[in-house]
Amino acid sequence: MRSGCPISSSLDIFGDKWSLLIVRDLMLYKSRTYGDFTKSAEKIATNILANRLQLLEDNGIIIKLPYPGNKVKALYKLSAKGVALIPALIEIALWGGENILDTDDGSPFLKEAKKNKTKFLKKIMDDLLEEEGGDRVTTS
Amino acid sequence: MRSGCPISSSLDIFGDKWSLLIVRDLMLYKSRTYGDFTKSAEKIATNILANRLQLLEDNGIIIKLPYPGNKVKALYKLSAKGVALIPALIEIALWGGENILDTDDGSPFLKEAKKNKTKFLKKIMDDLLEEEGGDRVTTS
DNA sequence: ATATATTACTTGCAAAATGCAAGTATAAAA
DNA sequence: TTTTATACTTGCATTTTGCAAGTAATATAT
Repeated sequence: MRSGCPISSSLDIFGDKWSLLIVRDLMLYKSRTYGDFTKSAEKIATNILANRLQLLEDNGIIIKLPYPGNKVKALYKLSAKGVALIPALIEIALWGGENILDTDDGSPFLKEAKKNKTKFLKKIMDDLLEEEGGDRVTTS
Repeated sequence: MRSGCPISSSLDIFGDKWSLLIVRDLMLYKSRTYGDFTKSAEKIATNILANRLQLLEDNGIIIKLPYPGNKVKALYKLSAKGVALIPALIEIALWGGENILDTDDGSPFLKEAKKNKTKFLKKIMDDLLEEEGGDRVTTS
């Protein structure tokens, strides 16, 4: 930890180019397997992915759950703490959409977020929080 | 650019542990010199600072202005694009304040942000946008 | 006028993080 | 029983970071 500043402390956890993309995928799809993450457009390397999943889990932002009926797969989901990151993520998305050229702006997702931010956030956050719980996978 | 996703594109610009701390300082103090940044609690190395100031200027997030009456000093300020980052920064701060232990939560700043977010944002953003303009410093 | 101090960087180098390709272990499917 | 799928791990080259010291231009003090 570099200082007691909440911004600095937050960046200590997710201040890199990949962590928030994992959170983004979990926001958009609710649950993902390891392989799902590797298929995202940004093509994360598998060693980085494994490292970030571990760090996010260590920091209580994501939860690793057993995949029903399959012992080799696992499901990753956002914890409540991870869901609480969504307002920040949406603000980042809105900024990028409006301030970076060559960005996929005007998506139905961002349009909805812009139209009624409070309602939009409540809906997507509530939706993600519903499905929480279940057995944790032991990574001993 | 890794993809057209606005979150990914945003992280391509400020997805590291230092860039947003520079933006934070400019949000809190309106204008800073190079030396001011080095005095912040997180103790940024001068080579990283120079690199990040350049990148932020290249991306139109900060502006370098002449220091009145002193040719060796320079003033850095947020551009409109930089000010537009403040909502994201505040959400990150709020998340950190509520979700990271050992963080300087309960600061008057964050309390104010929590109480009436819209009003709070408008005030601080308007305030920063007022003082914009002036001659740019040429870095040839 | 001269010497010292500020300021904004730059440079060199060791250490750490990243990215790519390939490998491994376990379980599932054929 | 062989092949495939899944979730990682490993090795290694490249890039980024971090620390310490150095430099050039201006400003201040004497």
